[in-house]
Amino acid sequence: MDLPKTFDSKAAEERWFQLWIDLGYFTADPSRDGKVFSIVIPPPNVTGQLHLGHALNVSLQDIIVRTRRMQGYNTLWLPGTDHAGIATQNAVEKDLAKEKKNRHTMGRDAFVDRVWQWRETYGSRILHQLRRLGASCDWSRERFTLDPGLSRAVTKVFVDLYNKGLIYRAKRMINWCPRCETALSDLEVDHKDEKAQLWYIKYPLADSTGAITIATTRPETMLGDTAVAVNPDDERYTALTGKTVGLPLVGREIKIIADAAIDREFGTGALKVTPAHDPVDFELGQRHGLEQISIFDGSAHINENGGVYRGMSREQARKQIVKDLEAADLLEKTEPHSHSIGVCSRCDTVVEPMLSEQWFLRMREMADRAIEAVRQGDTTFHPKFWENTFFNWLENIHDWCISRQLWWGHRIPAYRCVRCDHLVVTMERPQRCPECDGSDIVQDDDVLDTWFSSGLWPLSTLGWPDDTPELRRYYPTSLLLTGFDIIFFWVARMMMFGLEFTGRVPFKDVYITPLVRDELGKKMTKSKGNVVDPLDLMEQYGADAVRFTLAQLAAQGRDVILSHDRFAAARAFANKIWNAARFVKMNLDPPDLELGGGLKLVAPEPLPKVEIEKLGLAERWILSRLDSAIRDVTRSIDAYEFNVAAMKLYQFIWHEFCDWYIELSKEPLKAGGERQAAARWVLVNVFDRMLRLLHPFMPFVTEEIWQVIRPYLDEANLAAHLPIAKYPEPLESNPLSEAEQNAMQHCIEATEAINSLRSLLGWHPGQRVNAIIKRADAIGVNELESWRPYATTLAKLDSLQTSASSGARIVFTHLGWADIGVEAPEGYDFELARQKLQKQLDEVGKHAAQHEARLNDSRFMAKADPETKVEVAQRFEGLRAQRTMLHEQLRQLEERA
RNA sequence: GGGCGGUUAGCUCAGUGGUAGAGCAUCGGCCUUACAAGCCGGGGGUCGCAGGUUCGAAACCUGCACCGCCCA
Repeated sequence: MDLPKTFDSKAAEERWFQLWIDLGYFTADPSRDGKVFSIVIPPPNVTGQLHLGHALNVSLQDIIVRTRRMQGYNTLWLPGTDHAGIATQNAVEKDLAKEKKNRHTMGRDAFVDRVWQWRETYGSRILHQLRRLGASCDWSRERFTLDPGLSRAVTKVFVDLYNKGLIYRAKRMINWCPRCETALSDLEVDHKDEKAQLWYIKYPLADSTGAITIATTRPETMLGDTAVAVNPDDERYTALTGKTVGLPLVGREIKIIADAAIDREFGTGALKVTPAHDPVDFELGQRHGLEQISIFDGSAHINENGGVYRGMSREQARKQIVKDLEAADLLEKTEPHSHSIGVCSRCDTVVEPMLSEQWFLRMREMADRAIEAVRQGDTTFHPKFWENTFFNWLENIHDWCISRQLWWGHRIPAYRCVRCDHLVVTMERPQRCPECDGSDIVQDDDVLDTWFSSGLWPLSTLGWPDDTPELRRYYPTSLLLTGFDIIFFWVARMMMFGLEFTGRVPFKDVYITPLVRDELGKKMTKSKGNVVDPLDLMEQYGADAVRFTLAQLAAQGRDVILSHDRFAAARAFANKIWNAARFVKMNLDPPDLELGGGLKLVAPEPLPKVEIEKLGLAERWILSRLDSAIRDVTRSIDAYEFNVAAMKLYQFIWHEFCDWYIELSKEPLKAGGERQAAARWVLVNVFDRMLRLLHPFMPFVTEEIWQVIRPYLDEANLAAHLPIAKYPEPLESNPLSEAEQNAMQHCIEATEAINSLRSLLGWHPGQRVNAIIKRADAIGVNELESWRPYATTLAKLDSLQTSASSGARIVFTHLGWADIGVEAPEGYDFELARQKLQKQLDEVGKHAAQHEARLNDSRFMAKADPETKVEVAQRFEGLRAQRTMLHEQLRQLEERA
């Protein structure tokens, strides 16, 4: 049956993916021996929608995973999702709000049930979308961070770290999101520049001898002030230090203290000190033994310590306090002031520094080990410069606040005896208090930071803490492929946990993907409305084209800038291959064997292998080019240079196989006999290996086509489908000698030169012409004869002569190794040809002059290395000959004009 | 304030010391029996700026400018 004229991507996508899965091609088998390649997917949030970041990440992972699988590695690609504590809880709370409900009225159990329902509905949405891209994950091993096994790993780690003394509970200044009503880690706070103002407020001295003016960006926190601080070297305030002021609006008497940390240049040089609501003031308070007065409740409304302001929000309180200060004539002035404020990375609410009792994880030693592992190369980042980012963060790390006041997540395995307040941290809930034998025991209300469980992902998904076959076979994983934005959140924490609990790094390589930006180079965000949906792209261009384009754009160290033109070009590429397949297929079965209605007299059968020595020059040339492509693509994938590999595939398939070999094959295919058999075998062999090489990039179109040519392949134990076919390898020895390589190169150059002349001279593209080749002594008669038939076909020649009978109307162009001429048609205006030759002459003249200058430069001759000198001299000789020829040509043309 | 990355053709990017490249876009000619999502041909760049190293710099060094990002 004839293949349709254009490739139908959707049909191919639907036809193959489910079949591959059903046949178990992606299912890992830990009992199999041999080389291992394993990788865990960066688990997308259950709340999420597929975006281009995922598409890029998964496309690249699939390229390398499919390559390794075809190369015979025991391959595991483990997929799964992350429960994403705050993000998911927020999403469900929003959902509830639509029904005018909230989690507090529902209660914890009902709320958590509701989130689970939500997760059942939407939780695997992204993973399903990833399948459309062709992701060859082992879907039978899909994991979720809240699965029982993974949760047990989390509990075990918490208990062990607690017992090692690395996890502790402490009252500290932490970041508090008043909207989410939970503590956040430093990483979950984004910093934004805000244009605000500085309020100058007079604090009257208690002895009524005057006032000290302080400057503040947060007047409302004065309700919690317990001191005023100045720099001890600040002479303006020496006399006041140690005195007492009456805190306006509150009436509390507070001291003026001196501390070297105070910046004399800021404001008036005097600062109010609020130890319960500012990290710097907290430190100051510690040093000076100041009282800590909290004035906010969990939603950042003023609490009972705020007197008449109680119940007001931060914003209301600020307004009222400023008003009241003005009324009391204590507001000296305000001035504009820009500073940075922290906001919750999840909901954008301004974070409140709060004094709070939380669980912390001591990081220093774990961080040092992670740094050391990367320094000594146990794990390598690609591109390497990301290691600096990794080191920098770990070197300046603070203890990690791991408790969250949320309901969705892993509940902290800490239990407290109500009777004696004894705390137990254990895997299982204790029945009785080991201290007082009381049975009234309550579990800590809080859950763990999401990243605490994601940090265990490579371990917990493989069954740790149990000693499973998966863990033994696939840990450490081979590669982690993820975005730079989670190097701290995730990569660093996996490194630390992996080293802490197994003594081994969790992955050998870390490939950091670039950020995907829109066509204008802008980051894609929902608020900008410039988000491109990968599903739309797949709909429009096909999954293969989307994957190929992303790979092409993924240059290391650069952002990916999207371009619709590139997607269209990749779709054209898929179609090009499709049509090449139509050509090959058309030529496999002799037409005389075909019957009407698509029936054939004989079933397709494997083509007999033709010995390399019996192949024609063009056949051996394309085999040699394929070898080169295989080597380049394989090397590039090994180096994670996906763009280089994609470019090479494009170049080989389109410009070498389609543009040249298919054209070259047409003549022998028509010739019949041995030459036809040879060309057929080469077409199939090259096409087969080319499809295998391309398959990891474009799985669907390649499979669709491969199934068509598969019956013609002669291979022992031939795979049924491409995902498990053997990865192509170069031939054992180059089928092409160097002389033959040059011959083909000359053939190509001559053909291009003749086509160019045909166009320049105004011949119709289909017009057969007589070509003349001169000054071709360098290549010899044998070489010319070896490619004469090819050039005759491809350049549409009537004849290719070595000497011109009459030179009157012949226009020559020069190649390094020969001059090639074509006769101009009647009435041709030679001006165009003259311009063209002049341009060539300018170019050649320029280069010749450069080379000559170098050869005449005594410093060059004295210092350049010998090979360079020989090279330059040889090139100069060639350029000079060309220059002479061009001069002569121009002279003749001018005579004619 | 500290750090990282980038600046090469209209666009997106290769190119780590020796004649400036690719894809797309553009222009001209072609429905040549695999493909008009195609074929053939053409035009287009003082490699961000200034110094330096070198016989020789887009590339190496220094400084600057601009764009983007991270950390504080």
